[in-house]
Parts: sequence; C-alpha cells; structure tokens
Amino acid sequence: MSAGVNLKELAAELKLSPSTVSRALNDSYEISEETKKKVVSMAEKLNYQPNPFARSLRENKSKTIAVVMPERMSSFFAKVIDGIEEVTQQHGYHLLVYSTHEDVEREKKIVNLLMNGRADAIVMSVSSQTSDISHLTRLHDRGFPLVFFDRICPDIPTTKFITNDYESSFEGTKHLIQQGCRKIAFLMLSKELSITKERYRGYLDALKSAGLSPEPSLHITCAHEEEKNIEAIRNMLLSKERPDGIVSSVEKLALATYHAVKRTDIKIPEDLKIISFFSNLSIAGLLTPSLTTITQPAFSIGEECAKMLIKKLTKPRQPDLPNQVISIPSKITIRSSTIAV
Amino acid sequence: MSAGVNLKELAAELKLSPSTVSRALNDSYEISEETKKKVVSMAEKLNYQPNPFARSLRENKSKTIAVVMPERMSSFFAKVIDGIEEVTQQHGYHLLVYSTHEDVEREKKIVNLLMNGRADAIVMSVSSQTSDISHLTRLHDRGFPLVFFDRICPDIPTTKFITNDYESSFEGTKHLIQQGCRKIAFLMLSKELSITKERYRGYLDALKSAGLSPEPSLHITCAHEEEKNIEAIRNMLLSKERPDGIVSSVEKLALATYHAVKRTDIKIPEDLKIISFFSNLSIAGLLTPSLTTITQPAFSIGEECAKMLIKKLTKPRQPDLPNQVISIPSKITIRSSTIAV
DNA sequence: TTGTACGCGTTATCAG
DNA sequence: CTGATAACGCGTACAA
Repeated sequence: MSAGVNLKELAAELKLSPSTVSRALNDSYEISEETKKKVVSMAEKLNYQPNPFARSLRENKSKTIAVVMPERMSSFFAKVIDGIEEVTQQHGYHLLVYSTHEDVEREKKIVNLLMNGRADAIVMSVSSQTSDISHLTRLHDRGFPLVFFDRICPDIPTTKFITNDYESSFEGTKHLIQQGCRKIAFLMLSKELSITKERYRGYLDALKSAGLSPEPSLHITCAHEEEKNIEAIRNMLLSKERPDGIVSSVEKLALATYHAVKRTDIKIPEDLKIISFFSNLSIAGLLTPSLTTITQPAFSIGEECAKMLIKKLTKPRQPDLPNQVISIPSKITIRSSTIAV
Repeated sequence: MSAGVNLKELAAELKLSPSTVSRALNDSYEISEETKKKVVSMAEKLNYQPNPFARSLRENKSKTIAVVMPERMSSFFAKVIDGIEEVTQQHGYHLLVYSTHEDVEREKKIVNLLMNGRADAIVMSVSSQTSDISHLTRLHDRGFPLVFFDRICPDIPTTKFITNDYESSFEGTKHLIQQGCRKIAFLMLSKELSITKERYRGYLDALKSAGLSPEPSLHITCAHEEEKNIEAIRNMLLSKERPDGIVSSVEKLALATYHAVKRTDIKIPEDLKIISFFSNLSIAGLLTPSLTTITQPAFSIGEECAKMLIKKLTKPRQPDLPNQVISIPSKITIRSSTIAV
C-alpha cells in the first residue's frame, strides 16, 4: 500500500544485517560512526520508516494517548486538547480522540476498547450521565495510566486536574451579591458531576455567608436538547420566583440563558445579572451585553495532563500516578452582564 | 501493564491450540459450534482482548483513520469530526486527530509521520499557508488513501468534499445587493485556499452581474492574531472607501467584524450589512444583531468523507478513490444583519 | 474438526 | 564492532 522499504530490505541494500542497521538507526553505542552515517543516509534515500506496529508489538507500547471527553463543540474541550497536543507532539506521541456525546454507554464501550493496549494512557472527562464508574475502576485497577480533568471521578485514586471550582464559584456568586442580586439561580449539567457539586457548594456557601437562602425552583439541571434548556430557563425567568441573578456552571447554559432572555422583556444587567464558567473569550465579549466570565485555564489544564502522563510513560521505573487533585485557578473577568445600574 | 490474557494463555486454559481458538473467535466455518461456545465464553470470562498491534502487523492495517485539519476551535471542524466519528465508530475504526494550527511545516511533519502506516487513510483540510503540496502529492502517489474536505487540493486526483462555495457565495453577495449594498467588502483567509478562490469568484461574479466593480482596498486577508484582524477590519470600516456590505468567507472573520464594529459608531444593519459562511448556528442567533449565515453542512461533510473511506478500506478489491469533487449544498439563513432598514 | 509451523517487522540477547 | 537467532501475539496455509 503505502510504505517504502522495511528494515530487511534496507539491510540488504547496505549489505549489512538487519540487527546492525536497527542498532545504527537507534544510535547504539556499539556501532561505528562510519556505518551509522552510511546507514542513516541510505535510510533517508530509501525513505525508510520503521513500522509502528512491529515496534509497538515488540516494545509493548503504542506511543499513543487517548482522550475521551463528552463533546467536541465546546471551546473548553477544544482548548484542552490543544494543550494536550502541544505537549504530546513534542514527545512523538499521537492522539486518539473520542467523544462520548454525554452518553455513558458510549463511554463504556470506548473505555473497554482502549483496554487492549491501543493507547498507553487515557486522559478523560466523564459524561454527565456517568454514575456507575465500574468501567473506570477496572481500567485503573489493571494499572492502566489514567488522568482525569474537569469532570473527575473522586473515588478513583489517580491524578486529577481541575480548576478551583469551589472558590471561583464562591467568588462569582459573591460578586453577584455585591452587585445587588438577592435571588440567584444556579444552572448545572447533571447533579452527578464533580464540577457541579463543587460549584454548587461554592454557590451555596456564598449565599449563606450573605444571609441568603437558596430557592430550589431556581436550580436548573441541563436537558439534552438546547431548546429544552432555553424553555426551562425562560419559564424560570417568568415565574413568580424569578431570579435577579444567575450563576451558570457551564458555558452551554449561559448561551441558553441569552437565548431565553431574548424571548422575554427582561434586560441584562438591569433586571438580571449573569456570570458563567466560560472558555470562549472572544464570544463572551461579543454577547450583548458582554458576559462576565469565570475563565477556566483550559489550555494549561491540557498541558498539565499531558506532562504528567509523559513523565509517567517515558521515565523507566515511574511510580503510579499519585492520588491527588491539582487545581489551576480560573480568573474572573467582569464584563457588562453583571454591572449594577 | 494493562492487558488480560493473550491467545496462547487462553488456549492453554481451554486445552486447545491457539489456532483453534483464533478461528473460533473469528467465527470460522471450520470450527464446531460447541467449541466456539466454549471458547467465546472462556474468552469473556478471562476478558481476552486481541492485541491490536499483532493484528495490525499481521494484516497490514490499523483500523485507524487520521484527521488533519487547521484548527480545533471552530464549530465547523468540530462538527466535521463529529460526522466522521459517527460513521467510523460504527465500523470499529479509531480516529487520530491532528491540528496543524495553520502551519504548513507542522502539516508536513504530521503527514510524513503518517506515511508509515499508523493510519489506513487520511481525511484532510489543508492549512491556509499550504501552497507547496509535495508532501501531499507524495502521499497520494504512494497509493495512500486520502480525501480532502473544505480546503482541498484541486491538483491531487482524489475525492474531495466541499460545499457549493461558488454558488452560495454568489447568492449571498446577491442577497446583499438586493438589500441595497453597493460597496461590498470580501474577507478571506489566505488567497491560496481553494475555498477562498471559489468564494471570491462567486462574489466577483455577483458584483459583475449587478454592474458593480470590485474595490481592492475592500478585500482583506486574514492575519494570524485575532487582534490584527479586528484592527484591519476597523481601519477599513473607517476609511474613505468604507463598505456598506461585507461577505465573510470564514467564521472567524465575521466574529472579528463584530468586534471591529463595536469599536466604531457603525450600526449593523443600518450602515453595514454582513453575511458569512458560518457553522455555529447557536452563536449566529445570539450575536447582536443576529448574523445572516451561509450554513455549511459540516456534519454531513464529515459523514460523507468517512463513508467514502470506509467503503474503500473494507471492500476487498476497491478501486482508487475517484478523482471527483462532491458538493453538498449550504443553506442561507437570513437574520437581522442583512435586513434593509 | 483440530493442531503445527511460519511470517508480519522490530529489537534484544547472545556469539563471534 | 557486527551477525545470527529468538521473541512480541496473531492469523493462516498446510498437515493430520
């Protein structure tokens, strides 16, 4: 099909044995400089490319890392992958990328497929449906290198990368309160998710420390279709208990809120202030009014995941990935959507 | 590390030879139903997973497709990949994904790495810098299955998937003219790109058929940093030759235009109308005013690319990918940014 | 119906 | 310094 020559043919051309050629190409100390030169130049001339599968079979590693995440159409995940790729590419690693589309069954299938060694490690952010984590436990129990980011599994003892969810949610909520909000809604993906729990906790604690009490009807969980989310938010905005502030724990629901507001007479920030965890800064600035964001360090999170794995995979006798949560802080950028008027 | 048992161990457990087990698992006609049952159930019990590299080495195929594209932070490319994955996953194929970041050098490196057989085929959209296409020619000349989408290489005789660039650009420009525009600007990525050329041609022909003449100072090429694009567009908007309409041949520059307009007193659509090739419909509706779009069928494009390749890869003696351009039409959605007032 | 032997392309071990 | 040989795990032609 595609390839040029293989090792044996290259060796024949050079009138050397395959093993000598292999060593020369791998820059072994036991080969003379002279033959190394000859071998390398002939390899280039004949465009020799080592067969990755033969090598993987022999060495029992694939030089490949798998990324499993809930969706692609999100600037957060896109940036994380960019960060991962930036690091892995420098080390000659390849990236298999999978989207679960927020579906646990798909997530399980993908994870099970990856257990056969096709990838040397997995970087993962779980689906919003994931509550049974047996597929992930099994993976980890077998010693498969696994790191989580953003939507983590606290119960699996490995390294996880997150942003300071609790604190930034607390600060974001506090900011709304300082701007005069008294009835603050909270928008979330599923309640199962680690990020939801932490961000919710931050929100609740901020309310509490201001003497405000949470109102259950103002806590909205994400549905599958965008349209349903928009309508749910709109209904909330028009209800008796209507909020004067919103904390959105996820990008998608902030956009849904803007859509919902468009369908009412409500004005941001006059009648309603909103802050959201968000990664697409260009869009945040273009929304009308521009959106106050809790900006997650997506690219850095990706880089850190990759660095951690590369260290584990390239150093010979590396210990297991430590059971720790590494937090990279978000930054709140105040724009028009929360300005008191 | 990770795996369970291998074929030999599984065979030993069953007191059968590896070949029998192999055949049983591959549902060979020469194995009795009875032993098949036994083998399969034991395989499940011991969680047998065939080693993908041994198999790839043996069969000389990887069950992997590579996707090479210019950037990840674009709803267009994200949707295309979703479409590709939808099809490939059903056929048990895996996806290696690479971003060139619009850098030819990176593109070359990636393509060269892929020549060693790590992937069975490549789906590709070239970088805006790509003018020397020798790396791609070489790939194709070796018989490597390759399809292009969106940003194609016309000179490489293989299958390409695009949208009806010329026609939709023509129609989009015509729409602006009908709404009263007389001085229409054209925003593009690099002039080298296939999509630029086609969309530009459609734009020019629409002007011509309305008796309008193009104004070179209104043709803007994309720079690398977003900020530069914004400033370039702003300067144009404030110049003597200022346009009353804009055709943006790419999503990114439509957003830059909105940013630029924010920095002036210009009003859309009163003083300036804008239409853009665009894929993120949710965002298009949220911009103020909402953006009239030429909506590219990104997901379908991805699906079609994948179907074409799967057919080529799975049918035994499939002919080469035909040298043809397959066009899937875009749809113009008129929103506020082009409403005459 | 099942088992034996070989090869896919590498790299590592052991001789020379 | 270099060459012969075995092994990674699988699938298949050939034998029984």
